[in-house]
Amino acid sequence: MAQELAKTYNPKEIEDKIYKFWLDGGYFHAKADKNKTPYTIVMPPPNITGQLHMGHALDNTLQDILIRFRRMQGYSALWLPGTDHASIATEAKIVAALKDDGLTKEGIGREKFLERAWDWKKEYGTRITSQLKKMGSSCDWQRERFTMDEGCNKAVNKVFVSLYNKGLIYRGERIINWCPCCKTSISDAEVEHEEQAGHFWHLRYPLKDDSGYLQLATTRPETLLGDTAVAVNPDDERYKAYVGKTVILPLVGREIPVVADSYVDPEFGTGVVKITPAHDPNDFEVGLRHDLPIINIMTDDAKITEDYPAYAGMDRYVARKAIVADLEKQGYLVKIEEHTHNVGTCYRCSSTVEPRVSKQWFVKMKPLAQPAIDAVKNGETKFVPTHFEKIYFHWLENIRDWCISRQLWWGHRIPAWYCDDCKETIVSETAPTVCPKCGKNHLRQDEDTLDTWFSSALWPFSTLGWPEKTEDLDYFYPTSTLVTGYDIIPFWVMRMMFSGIEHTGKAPFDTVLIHGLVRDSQGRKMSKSLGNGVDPLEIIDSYGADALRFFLATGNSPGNDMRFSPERVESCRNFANKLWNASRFVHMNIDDFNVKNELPKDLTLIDKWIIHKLNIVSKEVTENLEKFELGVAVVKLYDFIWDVFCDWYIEFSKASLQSGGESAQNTRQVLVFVLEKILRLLHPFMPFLTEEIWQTLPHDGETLMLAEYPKYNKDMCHEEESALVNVITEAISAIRARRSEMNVPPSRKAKVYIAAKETKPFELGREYITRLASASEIEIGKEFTVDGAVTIVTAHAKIYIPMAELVDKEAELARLNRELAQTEKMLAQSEAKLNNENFISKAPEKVVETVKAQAAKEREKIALVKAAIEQLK
RNA sequence: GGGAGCAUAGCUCAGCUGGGAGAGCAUCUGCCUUACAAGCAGAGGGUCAUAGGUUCGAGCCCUAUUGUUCCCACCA
Repeated sequence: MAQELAKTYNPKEIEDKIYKFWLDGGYFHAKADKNKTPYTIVMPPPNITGQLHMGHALDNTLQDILIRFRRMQGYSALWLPGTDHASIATEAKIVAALKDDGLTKEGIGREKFLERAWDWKKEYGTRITSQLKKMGSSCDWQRERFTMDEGCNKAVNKVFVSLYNKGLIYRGERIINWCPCCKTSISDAEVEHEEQAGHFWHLRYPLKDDSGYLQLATTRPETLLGDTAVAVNPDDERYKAYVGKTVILPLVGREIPVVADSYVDPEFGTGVVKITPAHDPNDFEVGLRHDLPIINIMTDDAKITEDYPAYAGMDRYVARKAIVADLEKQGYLVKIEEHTHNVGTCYRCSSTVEPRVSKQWFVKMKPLAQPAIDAVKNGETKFVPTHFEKIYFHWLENIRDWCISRQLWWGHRIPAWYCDDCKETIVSETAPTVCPKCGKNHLRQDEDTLDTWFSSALWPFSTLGWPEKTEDLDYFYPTSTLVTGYDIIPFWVMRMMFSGIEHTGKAPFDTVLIHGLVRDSQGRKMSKSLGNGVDPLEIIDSYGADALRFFLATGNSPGNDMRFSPERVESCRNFANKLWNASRFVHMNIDDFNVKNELPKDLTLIDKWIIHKLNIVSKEVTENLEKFELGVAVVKLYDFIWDVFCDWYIEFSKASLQSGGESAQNTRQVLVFVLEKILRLLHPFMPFLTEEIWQTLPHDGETLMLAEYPKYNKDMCHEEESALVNVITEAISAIRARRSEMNVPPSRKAKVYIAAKETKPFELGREYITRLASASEIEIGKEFTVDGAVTIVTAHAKIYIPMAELVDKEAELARLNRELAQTEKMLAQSEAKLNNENFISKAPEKVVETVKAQAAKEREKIALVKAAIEQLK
């Protein structure tokens, strides 16, 4: 690696080179190492149709930070990557591509279709993973998996058969959510509800005995074709007499019964409901209770069937208009009201979902849900932040059976076969050759595939080799942390939880770390239709991956959404540049000398101070990371590096460096020592930059990735010295502030008198104060009388700067009086506490001591200010 | 209809188990001080949504209210 660092940090020259270096070194690969503790994250597999967006960038940044941190702590840290076949989304893309070629899915047939799908996977499946590499993701690419690879398929079949044999998977005619655009069933979780303006059509259904009619209201008049009853509440006095009678269905002429069912709310509408069991989930239930016929009136693309010639082939909305017109013509329409209601839409294509009765496969959820609830209740798995547990519980406690079959070709085909001869159903991990019941070989495999989430649900263990008992599975499972957005708790987290428990006996994660969405700068969700998405790759191109990562990790707390802000990314880039330049400064001073990366025996006051601060920040950052407080950790590092190390320590160090000799050599060593630790601390957040710099510094080992994360070390504690330096920085800041207020440029040096009871810190800090507070010389003593001086009072000293021509005596007095008043106010507050017996007796001793110390400081300062006022007079 | 989150500086947000309010950006002032103008040194700016309560002590805990965002739900 080059020893020379360029003048400004240029991520483009560095990132790809460093990533290749890591890959070539095999540093991402994790082994089942008995001497280490495992730390495992399985990556939420991005869709093969997808491109990297800000959500991925955030999700993967958080995972990489955790993985790199644990790896440096000495864990055998495995981050297992992969991609998802995304059945509906991918199939839609292929169908669209076929259409461009003038072809249809049915036209080319299943086999050819799947060939094209696999070609697609080959072409685009690696696109997103190569984009993840740009982010610096330290995944174990040797273990990359795909939800439809051979191993996952084995796991899927095994699970299907196992659940079937336990009676937890069944096939049946149920009402399901049907997407007429994707032409497949979808699960409840895949339906999104949105409020739409609609109408309420009031209709008359005449009674067969000519005794009048029943008036009812509907939002979907077209479903009337499938009505098989009219229902009223059994306790509704208005309609008791009608129960058991027959009405004639308008337009159709079908005779249907009036039934009593408590589902009907007498308060709503007219208290009469038309019942269409084939096209409404509630009506379906009513139909079951009253043994009503189920009449399907629509085709799979939501057109009216041939059974109703007047409307056959019409789209559901066209049919609605025609039916309403006919109802009006024939006098059945009473009135139309405006009505807003919730409509279910497909989460993939946003078409209005059509409830439809059809034969599908289901997972029986109740028995599986309970252990998944228990695992979180008993703490086996924890959510961060915890309030997401409520969402999780709410879903599992109200769960209905999961419709898992999809009328798609791209996906895991359902491992069920039907015998054409004896109608037997065979569910088996491998294809049977003959029917085990009748022995004939007229077997057909079920045409349907499984919901994408069925294979995703097995991801934490299928990727580690399950159902084989592999060493990896034994070592890395259960995994440590799952990092994901709150939006997929119901789709994925929940399903992995019950699947893991059911099939491995253990919950798949120790902790589920939930993050929010990345929104645009105005707080809107980034979306294709709005065109407000920000491409992470463009941001990386402009500012570097480290800056983007740092931004994503800062100023955001678990579970909360964040806004994307280019200005903040820029400030993160500036931070990277700051560290880069600090490193250049260190190089400038060490390159001509033989400097070891170890602490010298003799440490100066400021050396002890920076080491003490480094030690504390190491401890705190480690604790924060262990508690998933990444945002807090990153702010602490930012402050330490920029404020403490760059703005103070480096400035302090210049004095010693320029004086030369042994002390300069010691300082060089401390600079290298501290900088190298900083690089370690920051590495999980900014991996590229830190590695690049680290390689140019004296170090042990091949890569910063595998260097040990700095730990708290009590030998590095220098509490007392640290306090002395605080007195020095306080004085420097106070002098700078006064000079700045008077617009005195730093180039104008002035003599400084420091009067203090305790002069030791100032004697020790003489050099630093001279340099950093633009002093020409410094006199230190117990008391001074300086005419025509600016007076500065700190908690520990009275400082005079003789700059007679700049002194406005009146203004100076006014300022001192303001300061006096302010300090007296603070003292009054402190004393009020100390005079409060309850405070003394109930507050912890530590707090009482702190307040006492504050009061003492305040008293001292008041005395100093008063003396200064007297002197000035 | 049920549930959850959020409300802190002009803007965007932190604030870790309650113990004297912070950052970035923006604004103002002065600096090319030999690592960095993507910088340095300063300054201004907040009744922590409102009202109660618990506590020696509340931005933080409890209750209610208002505003806002989201999730769930079968009112035809």
